[in-house]
Amino acid sequence: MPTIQEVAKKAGVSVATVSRVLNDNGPVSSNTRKKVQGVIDELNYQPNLLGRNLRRSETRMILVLLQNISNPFYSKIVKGMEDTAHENGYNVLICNTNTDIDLESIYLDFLKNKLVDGVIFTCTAMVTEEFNKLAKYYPVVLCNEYNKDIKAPIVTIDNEIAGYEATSHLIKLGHKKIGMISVNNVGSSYDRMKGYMRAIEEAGLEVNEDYIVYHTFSYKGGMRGIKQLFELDEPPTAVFCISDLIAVGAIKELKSKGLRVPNDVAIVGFDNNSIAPMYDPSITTIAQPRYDIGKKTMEIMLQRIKGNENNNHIVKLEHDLIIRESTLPSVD
Amino acid sequence: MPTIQEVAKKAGVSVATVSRVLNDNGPVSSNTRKKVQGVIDELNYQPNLLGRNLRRSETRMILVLLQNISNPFYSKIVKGMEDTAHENGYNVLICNTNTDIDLESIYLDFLKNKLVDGVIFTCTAMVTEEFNKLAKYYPVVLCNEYNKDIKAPIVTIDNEIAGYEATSHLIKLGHKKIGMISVNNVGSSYDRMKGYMRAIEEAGLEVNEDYIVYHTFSYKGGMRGIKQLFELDEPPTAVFCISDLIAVGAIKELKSKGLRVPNDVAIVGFDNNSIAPMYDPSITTIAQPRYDIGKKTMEIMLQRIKGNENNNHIVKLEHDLIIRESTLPSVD
DNA sequence: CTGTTAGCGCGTTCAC
DNA sequence: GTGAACGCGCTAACAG
Repeated sequence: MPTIQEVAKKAGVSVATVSRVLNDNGPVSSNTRKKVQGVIDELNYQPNLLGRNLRRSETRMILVLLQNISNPFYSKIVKGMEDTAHENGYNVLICNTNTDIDLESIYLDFLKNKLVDGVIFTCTAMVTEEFNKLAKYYPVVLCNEYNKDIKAPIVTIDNEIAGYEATSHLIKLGHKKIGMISVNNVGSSYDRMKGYMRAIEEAGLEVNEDYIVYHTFSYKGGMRGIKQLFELDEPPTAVFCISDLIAVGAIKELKSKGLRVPNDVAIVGFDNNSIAPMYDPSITTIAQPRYDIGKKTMEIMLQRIKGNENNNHIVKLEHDLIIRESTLPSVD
Repeated sequence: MPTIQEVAKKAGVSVATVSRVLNDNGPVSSNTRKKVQGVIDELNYQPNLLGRNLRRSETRMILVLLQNISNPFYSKIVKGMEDTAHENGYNVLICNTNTDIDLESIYLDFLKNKLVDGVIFTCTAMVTEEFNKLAKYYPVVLCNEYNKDIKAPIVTIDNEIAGYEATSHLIKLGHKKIGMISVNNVGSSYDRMKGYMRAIEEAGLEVNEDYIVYHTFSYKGGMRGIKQLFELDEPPTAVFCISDLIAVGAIKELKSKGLRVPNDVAIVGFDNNSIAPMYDPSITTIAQPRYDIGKKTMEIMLQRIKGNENNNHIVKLEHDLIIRESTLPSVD
């Protein structure tokens, strides 16, 4: 791999001139430009980005922290981020944190140590206080997850309204005993639950605490949730699940109990994951504008890097209720 | 963010000494070490990795190229890679290529321009010739995908035997008309098909070319595959699908035709994706040792970086046939 | 045990 | 329009 020095020597010019040709800034006569470009092509020269980045003290790289790439929910979000980044001459790197605080802090060192220009969190194991300190000094944006004490730009949907709409849909179908399978300690879930409660109260029904159960964000969480709900004397006739993955576990468990979805129990999921339309029955769910969430998040990040973005700032994008087989009783 | 200079000045020593404390190499008296460490902690100093990497001309970063993070198949593979990398003081970056040749070449510039020490491909849009040239000069390893002309280390399973076993399983269950939904131009699919054919021939049956259809690596591909197979006068009674996602599409389409799986048509998938046990019916499939594939791939990469690894070298790991509901007729 | 110095590869002022 | 020289922040070779 040749260096800029060798190009310069071979072209019979100084490194400064090569640099000018490379970056197309500063004046170069068309003759020498042609000559230099010729050598660049001939040697197949590519500038060493380590040197360039050190000199410019920017990398034009944005790191996206994912709990785990296996969650297909994030693929379109990342696509939105990537497209926006590329349009602006930035690149996106993805790292798995596996909810491991040590791993997370290694990746944050990339930010502190100038290997990337900014970090987008889709989750974090850090305590809020520490997170806020980080956000104070470095470009950091939160995507889709949050809690109310966080001081950093946040892009999300209005989870309270989404929870309200999901529950209202079940109420309109005539359900009066509506369960909810949620997870603990997540800001978005908390808001969805508040929407769930508001819908029930506004419909003149009563919130039954036993109907709200907390499990993990997974297929198994859904199975356990149903098990718990169906140990009650009066099990619900409809269940709002905090994610499609939970909904899938719930449906699978109901089927194994010999119950039919939606005829015996209606199920609503959340996220409109790729499984939702594929499952049998296909799953009624809340679709988040994932691409736009990613796009908006990256836009804010790039603004933040430029310095024209304050740090306390929440953007809520529109969601959609998508009605599918899991809540619409067939005629049989 | 302080520099090493400022730390040195504040501690009253030279930058060399700070560097020695930082990297814990070279002799430093315990007194000055303590003093320097004190200043480092006080200033919360972290070394600028751009400077360090430029100096060392290594980054201890490995780039993993994924077609798309949405494919959950790769999550465990990546986990295997990450664990192995971390054990050796390396970090893993993930990038989506979206099968976009231009994007891919941008990421390859990271390699050529010293931003990462090696690249692992799980897919590539490059032509083989160009790929081989790249592999000749830079540390490159191929994971799970290949064609026979490629000259780079490859880690995979024995797809021919896997295809053979999947098909033999169906034959043992009494099926004689066995279809296959495959995809074009992928080395692994080609080998699976060869195994499929060998199983059929060894059982004394005849390969029917109409039973092999080619579609995309997706849910929709599975639906279209079934549609095509069931336009035949004598549709198959069992179908071997090249991936679980295709199998899911196939099952969904069969159900919408009023056919039962497995009682009317048996289905085998491939990969043991997370959907496979969750789907209804759960899907018989070939499980690849994903974690070990990732681990082995990274081990070879690290050897390759050290220079003790030749470039023409294929590792095949063990797979497993997992039998589930989609091939086992229930008694009804 | 410690400091001085050179240079990794590049971009950029400032002369000319 | 072009080149010489400096420095981004760090590590390593050498001298003391």
